[in-house]
Amino acid sequence: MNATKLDVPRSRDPERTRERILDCAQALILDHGFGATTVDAVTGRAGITKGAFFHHFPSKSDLGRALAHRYAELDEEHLRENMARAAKLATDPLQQLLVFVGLYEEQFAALDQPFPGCLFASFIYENKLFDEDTLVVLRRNALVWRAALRAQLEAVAAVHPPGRPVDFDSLADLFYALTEGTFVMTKTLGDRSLLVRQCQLMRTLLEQLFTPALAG
Amino acid sequence: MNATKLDVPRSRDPERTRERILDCAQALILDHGFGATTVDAVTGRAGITKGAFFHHFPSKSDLGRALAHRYAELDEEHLRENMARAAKLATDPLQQLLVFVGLYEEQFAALDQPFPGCLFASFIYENKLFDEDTLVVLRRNALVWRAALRAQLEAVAAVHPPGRPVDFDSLADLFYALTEGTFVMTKTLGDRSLLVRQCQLMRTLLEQLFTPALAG
DNA sequence: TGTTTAACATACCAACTGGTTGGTACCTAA
DNA sequence: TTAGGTACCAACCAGTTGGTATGTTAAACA
Repeated sequence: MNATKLDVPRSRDPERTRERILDCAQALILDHGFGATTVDAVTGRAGITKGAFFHHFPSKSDLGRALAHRYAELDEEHLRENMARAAKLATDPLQQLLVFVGLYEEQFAALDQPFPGCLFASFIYENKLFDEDTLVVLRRNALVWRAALRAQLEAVAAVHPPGRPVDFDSLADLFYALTEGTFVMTKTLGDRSLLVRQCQLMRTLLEQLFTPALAG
Repeated sequence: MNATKLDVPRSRDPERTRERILDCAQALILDHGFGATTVDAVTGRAGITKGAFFHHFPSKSDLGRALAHRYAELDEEHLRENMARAAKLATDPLQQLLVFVGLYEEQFAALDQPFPGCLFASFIYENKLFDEDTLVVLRRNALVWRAALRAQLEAVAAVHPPGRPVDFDSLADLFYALTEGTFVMTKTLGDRSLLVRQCQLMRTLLEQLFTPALAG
């Protein structure tokens, strides 16, 4: 498979080794899937031996679980942070929402490598390879996004009644789904601009929904 | 164990055998991924032997390629059909587009099993497992959708200028991306209603974009 | 009817898989 | 100084993998 070694000075730092294993595994998984990512490939890339791997992770499924937890924590921290920043940058709920999407747009635009995709989408298309503990993390993550955006959308609607009635749960899910789908398209077409453009479009659609007529 | 042959004479129907292999493989792949779907599992499910499998497919990658081609053909035929039906059911381009989405909504609603997901999304998250010939099929499929919807969107805009300027390519991609993403969410949350609800939402957003003010 | 050939089945293999073993180098605490 | 745990390594193991070599059988011809 991919045997490119990240030659890192052999530093006896278990925490960093563990993180490096997770990093390498995640990169490989996003290209090959979990099932086809062998622990030999992971150890080869991380520059360690199989013994070291199984010292840090009792089994390959433990690696999967650890990966899911780490990904969810990072993602949800990221979500909270952008929500908080948007809340500070604007006072009107709609403007906050638009800024929120704008922040993600900014961050997508700043990526230089082609976007590698979402670990959770990768996992869910191999769901039978994972135990319930791991899958629960994915479910919870989707619900966290729904709850966060639904709350914001209700605040928006209280100030700007939508031009047409909409189901807020579905509109909240739109963010998650559209992002996931755009990841798929980005990987498919190799066009890095897709994420940014879908963010722009989402802002347009939200503005059009909540402020149909331009106010001045 | 089975000494006497009571079995019905083997249905010596190569075309059906081939299709059964493809069906079984696809079902397994959508749950385990391509890499973790062994040909033993496929043959076991299809009720044939490994010899039979390799008679129909020279290698496992040939199975993948055949699967991609079949999936694309079915999907694009489906797309053309729904486009044609929508074109007959309405004359106004916007109404055609809304009917088009409505047809998919209908078809999603009619599914009784939980939706198994999109083969292409599964493949793209294991892209390094496939050769260029296979990946080209996925790319072409995404572009077919974009082209079809972009054309329709331009026809819509000619009659109903959008309330805000939008990039038609991105709006066209929204259909593909939102569908893919909702497949992911459906698999994640196990909620079969998600697809239907995102179709409804999409129709609302399109109406709001192209006819901001309700005409009478 | 006999012959050929496509459509399978059976038995097997080399390479690879996740995981284990026994060991070594290093750090820390007593 | 030393005892013991942590971090890591090299070699190995049993089971599984995609793939093959060689049969067998039914159907399509001649």
